[in-house]
Amino acid sequence: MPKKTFFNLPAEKRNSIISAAMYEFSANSYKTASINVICRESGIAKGSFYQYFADKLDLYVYIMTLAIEEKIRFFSSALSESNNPGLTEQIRMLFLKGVEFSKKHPLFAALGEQFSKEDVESAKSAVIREGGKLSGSLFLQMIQDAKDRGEIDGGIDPFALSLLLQSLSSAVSMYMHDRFGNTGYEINKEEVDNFVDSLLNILVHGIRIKNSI
Amino acid sequence: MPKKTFFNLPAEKRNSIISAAMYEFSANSYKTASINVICRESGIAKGSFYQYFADKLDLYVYIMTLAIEEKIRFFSSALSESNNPGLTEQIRMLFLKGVEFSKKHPLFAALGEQFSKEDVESAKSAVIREGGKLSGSLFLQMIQDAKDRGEIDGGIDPFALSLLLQSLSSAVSMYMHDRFGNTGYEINKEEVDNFVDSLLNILVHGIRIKNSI
DNA sequence: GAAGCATGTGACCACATGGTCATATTACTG
DNA sequence: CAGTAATATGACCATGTGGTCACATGCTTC
Repeated sequence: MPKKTFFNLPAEKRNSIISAAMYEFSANSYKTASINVICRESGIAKGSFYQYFADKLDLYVYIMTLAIEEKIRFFSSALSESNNPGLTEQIRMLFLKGVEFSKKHPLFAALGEQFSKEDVESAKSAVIREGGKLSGSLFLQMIQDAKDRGEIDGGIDPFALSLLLQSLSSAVSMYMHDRFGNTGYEINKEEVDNFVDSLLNILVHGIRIKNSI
Repeated sequence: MPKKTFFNLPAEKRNSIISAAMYEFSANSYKTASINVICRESGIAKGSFYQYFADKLDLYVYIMTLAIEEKIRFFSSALSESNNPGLTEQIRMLFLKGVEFSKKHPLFAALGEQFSKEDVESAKSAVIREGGKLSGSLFLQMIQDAKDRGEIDGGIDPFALSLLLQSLSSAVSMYMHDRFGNTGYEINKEEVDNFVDSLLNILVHGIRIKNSI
């Protein structure tokens, strides 16, 4: 946690530090991100930085926590908006929302991606300790609910399905990013929808030809 | 490509450089991996290093190419050993071989993982340029063949399925690594098999309850 | 104004980085 | 043996790092 001097700062200055740090951590790993750069870009002195934060890790955990909170807020508000549709629709929504999120908040998305790649164990575990629940449990809950409603085959391993969904969700975002780069999501909406439909179709019906067995 | 002086080296020295470099690049990103450390660990002088390699990138590309070649050799020999079983069995084999590979050649696997995370564009593209074909095309070929054999639903988007398989394959290895760490693969063989079966079951039959529709 | 306290500051530290280069050592050739 | 070409070497360079610290500035209270 940042020191109280940081929170006493005028909002403008505080925000300029935050956004400089977000940018730096979104473009670099924990190790290669530079405090010097963050200071330069946000226009504060090196000494001041250490008046606000205990050390590099302190800032890193703070920034990552902000990004995680934003993402959770985004998804849970999207989930609660919908009126409890079936699992399929929930999954479709999560995939599309994932794409939407990385288009709307590219900085936050980039932070998340950078974090998922993170090597430095101390940095990673410190963030997780702070961040609490992961998105994995979200999927697990959805799956369990769908099972209770009798919506999916009872023999399905919830854990395996959850892993599948998680890896798919990030794969979709990655694919979209590779394919369309930073061009608007709205422009390619149709193609995105089709692609997600294809994946969902495989997921729901399996790859085996219908009517066999 | 390393300079000819490198290939003139006695095999022992050459190998000690290679293995020191592999270790360093498997534990660090391109940027954070250290030439100094590689020199120290392999017992050569800094100046000698630059007699063998043009620069850091030269070494990086060389090492990564070695790892990729090894992986391709491993998989293609495994694929050709089998007598053309169905797609399901091919997929199962690839998943299991993926786990087996990371158990048998943890250094090579770690190199691959590190590469997939790589940030530095120049490093990444230089390796890809050298490495040629990716594993993605392997999946695509398998899918197309299976379609031609009428084994899977013609309506399935091969590209979507390929992406799904790719992301799943790496997810399986990652999950296994998280779950069992460096303990032997043989010990947990049963659990690994079960997990892969669960995933395959979802993939083949879909998540919808049987006999509905 | 004075005293006290919270903040701001940048020169500085020890250390590490990728890369160079003049020089020393070795190997080969006549 | 001499002479030449190949290779080995580590001090050195410019640049960067996270972090510290003595000091300067500003604000608040008496």
